[in-house]
Amino acid sequence: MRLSKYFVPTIKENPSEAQIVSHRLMLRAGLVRQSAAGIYSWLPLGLRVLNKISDIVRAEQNAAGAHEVLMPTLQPAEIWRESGRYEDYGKEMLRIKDRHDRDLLYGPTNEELITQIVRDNIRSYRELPLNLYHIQWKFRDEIRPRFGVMRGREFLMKDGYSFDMDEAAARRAYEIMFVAYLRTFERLGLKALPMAADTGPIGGDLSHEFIILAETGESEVFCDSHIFDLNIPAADQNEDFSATIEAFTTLYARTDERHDAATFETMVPAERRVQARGIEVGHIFYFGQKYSERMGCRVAGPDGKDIAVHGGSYGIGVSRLVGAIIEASHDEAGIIWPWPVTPFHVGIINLKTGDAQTDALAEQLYAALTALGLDCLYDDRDERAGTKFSDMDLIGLPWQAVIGPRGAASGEIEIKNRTSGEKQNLPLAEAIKCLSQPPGPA
RNA sequence: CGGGGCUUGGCGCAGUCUGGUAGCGCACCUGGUUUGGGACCAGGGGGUCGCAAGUUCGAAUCUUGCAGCCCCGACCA
Repeated sequence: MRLSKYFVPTIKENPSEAQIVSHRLMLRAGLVRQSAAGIYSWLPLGLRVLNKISDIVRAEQNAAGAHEVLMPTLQPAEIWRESGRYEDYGKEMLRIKDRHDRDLLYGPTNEELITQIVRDNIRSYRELPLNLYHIQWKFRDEIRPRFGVMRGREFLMKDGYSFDMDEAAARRAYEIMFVAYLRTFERLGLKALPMAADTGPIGGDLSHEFIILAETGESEVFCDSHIFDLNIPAADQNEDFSATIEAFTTLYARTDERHDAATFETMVPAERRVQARGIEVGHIFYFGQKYSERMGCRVAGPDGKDIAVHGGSYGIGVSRLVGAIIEASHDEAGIIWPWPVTPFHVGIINLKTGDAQTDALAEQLYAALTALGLDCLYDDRDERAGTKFSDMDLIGLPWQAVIGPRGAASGEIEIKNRTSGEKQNLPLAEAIKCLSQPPGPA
């Protein structure tokens, strides 16, 4: 993509409303613009990141045997009255009336809708297990939206729902998702820790939050430092994950709602006790027959008798992850995108547009990298050199390739690792080779 | 929803106390000079001062009401 033809409105100064670093950088690097409190428009660069995260989430869900669907943002109040949550959910639910005065709502979550779909279309235990998910915008009318996309009112969430014949099968579904989540966050370049958590308004008796440690996090968490060292197995729905689940769930790791100081001190030696703040990026629940009983989601069992199915739900905050990743990966100059989610892999800076030799080398590099399937953001703007460097640092692509008249004359390209700041001058062929791989760690 | 703060050009702000018809920096546009890490010179465009009502000869400034946004707390992916 040529920056001269793209839309990346960068901002030099910090907008006064943005208090935390991810919010400031998302505005300054031209990823989002606020539309109302807790409601954002996603600009081209931000949308690319959102889509990349969605793609990774989708790939891991599919690998875990879940099937993608797409449910609407607007739902009829009727099914929420069936489950009893129309009243329970309170003011956080945005209620709407249509022209016929029918009650609608902008979905804050989708248990009712998915239960209705399964109820109406599944008759037999032979059609189970079933795990359906979608990636869709949600609306929760938060009392106080804040921190940019980290606590917006409208947010993009992957929410998945499992349906099984009995508790044992449902717990297996839960475990498959547990491991799929570990894999997903690992692929996103994040260390997300599963922590025993409260179940909130969804209900149920088994629940884990996936937390990224960060000072700006809203959750207080307590855990055993050994949890940082546990291995994450490759996802395969037929594999037995019990050892992994056992390892992660026996170590002390809880959010503050479930924290018990006495147990913490008994279970964890003093030098391994970690108390920290974290960002909740995922949450999984097993809620048994709560919705199926209330909404009549029953299937015939092997003996011919109807059984209310056992359910679980599994959420990943996709739009929140954009903010969380920036919180975890930035410096004074701007964002530093992890390779798997970066909007572009390489930023090419042409220091002297209009100079035939410089233009030629830059175009050559741009074409070669693009042919290799890499996404390049080519700063071909006819502008001052200085702002090109600062804009590119702010945008935070993993690699920068700088081409000026001096390098063009000698056929060399300066490449810079955004993470480490390391620079080296390489001839074209070697530069291409280097730029097509993720930069090493700092 | 309780407490606090803010609203003046795209962004950041001054001006409000003490009323006299709007200013600074950056950004933007034009021309020129520049080009190896946040250019320079000259010229230029852009604001019903959040909205409404009131006081006054006169309101960004004083009064009242309303709205929006931000921060602290209780709630959540």
